[in-house]
Amino acid sequence: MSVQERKERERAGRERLIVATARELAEQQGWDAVTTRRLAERIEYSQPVLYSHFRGKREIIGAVALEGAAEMATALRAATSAAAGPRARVIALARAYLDFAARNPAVYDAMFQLDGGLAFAHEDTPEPLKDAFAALLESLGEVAGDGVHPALFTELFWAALHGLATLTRAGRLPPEDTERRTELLVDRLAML
Amino acid sequence: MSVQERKERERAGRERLIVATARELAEQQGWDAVTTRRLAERIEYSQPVLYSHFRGKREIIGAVALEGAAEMATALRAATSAAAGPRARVIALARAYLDFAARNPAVYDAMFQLDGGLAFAHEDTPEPLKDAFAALLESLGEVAGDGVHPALFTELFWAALHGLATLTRAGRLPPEDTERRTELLVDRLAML
DNA sequence: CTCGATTGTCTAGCGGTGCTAGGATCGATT
DNA sequence: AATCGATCCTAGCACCGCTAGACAATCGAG
Repeated sequence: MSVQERKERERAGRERLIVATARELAEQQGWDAVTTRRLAERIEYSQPVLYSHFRGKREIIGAVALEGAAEMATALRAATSAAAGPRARVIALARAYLDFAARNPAVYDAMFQLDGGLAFAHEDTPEPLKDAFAALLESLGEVAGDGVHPALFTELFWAALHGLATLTRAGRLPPEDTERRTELLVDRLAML
Repeated sequence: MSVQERKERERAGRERLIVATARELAEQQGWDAVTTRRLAERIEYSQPVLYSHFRGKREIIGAVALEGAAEMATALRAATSAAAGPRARVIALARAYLDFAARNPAVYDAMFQLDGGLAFAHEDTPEPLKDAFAALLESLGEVAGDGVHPALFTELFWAALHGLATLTRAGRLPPEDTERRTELLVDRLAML
């Protein structure tokens, strides 16, 4: 019995190693550099081992995305809980979101740009993703305004943040105005 | 002299054919299906011919993106010019933007999701892209509000539209609420 | 303690990708 | 009409994601 448990532990550990290595490699050299060969070499196993843990590269990306979603949810809640008042809370939320995207570009790509084979807006949406949206909803629901569905407002606010994050990182928006855009976004969208 | 001109015409025609075929193939089967081999086969030339027109696949994507940007600018101006009053104009602009993204997903991807090797927010930004932004600015500048830089406001509005477009198309946002989100966006962001 | 079965891992390879070197062919010019 | 340069294609490179089948290590039964 204990032998089997040890093996399962080792297996789980190796799976974490795969995901962590993929994430690290992606942050260092971009997702294009994350090939199954390079990944296998880094974890010091052969390629087929990857396929005994994941169906393919997509699922590895998906695993990184889920890890990232959980981290983002934590970061958002930490930022909002340290803020006093609705406006400060929403500002902190927006900053934390954009900051996460800027600091973890590869993870953010895994979550929203790449195909990680993850479902959304359905019942089979993975828990961490639903929770990250819930973290947004918690702070944004209170500033949606009268007669506006909190979820709809959160979707819009999220979309704006997502647009800012991706366009900024792609070099489409000058980074030095990020703070001003953030404040404008909050002051216009949120009903304080 | 005329011989050389004819050859140049033929060459230009073939280049248009390449771009149009790439776009068509991408809209039909997605950009993953646009391989240099398939593209070459469709235009009934061999692969190396592509490389006598473009440095590589990236540049082909970039060419589709530029074509799309020009079309989008036209579509945005057409939509706004047919609207009376600031709010109607901004609503029409937002609808036209989201409509373009939804109707031309592959082109939109070429413009903003894929790496087409295009520069942005620099002096060497290609003209069609600057013009598309200008088309946004024309209608949004008048509703930026006092003391708010029109360009900054346009960037924010654009980011929100971009976020709505990409998240909706990726299945992250339910499409049936698009209209409600659009109206909420306009009524909150724009100072009417 | 040995031996067969099961599990785990690796080597090798398939069909595909973007891209290019080098030879053949065609056509305009002298 | 001969030449010579532009044009295009065949063939191939290194790499990709993924998998079949051989091999070794480990386990359980006798």
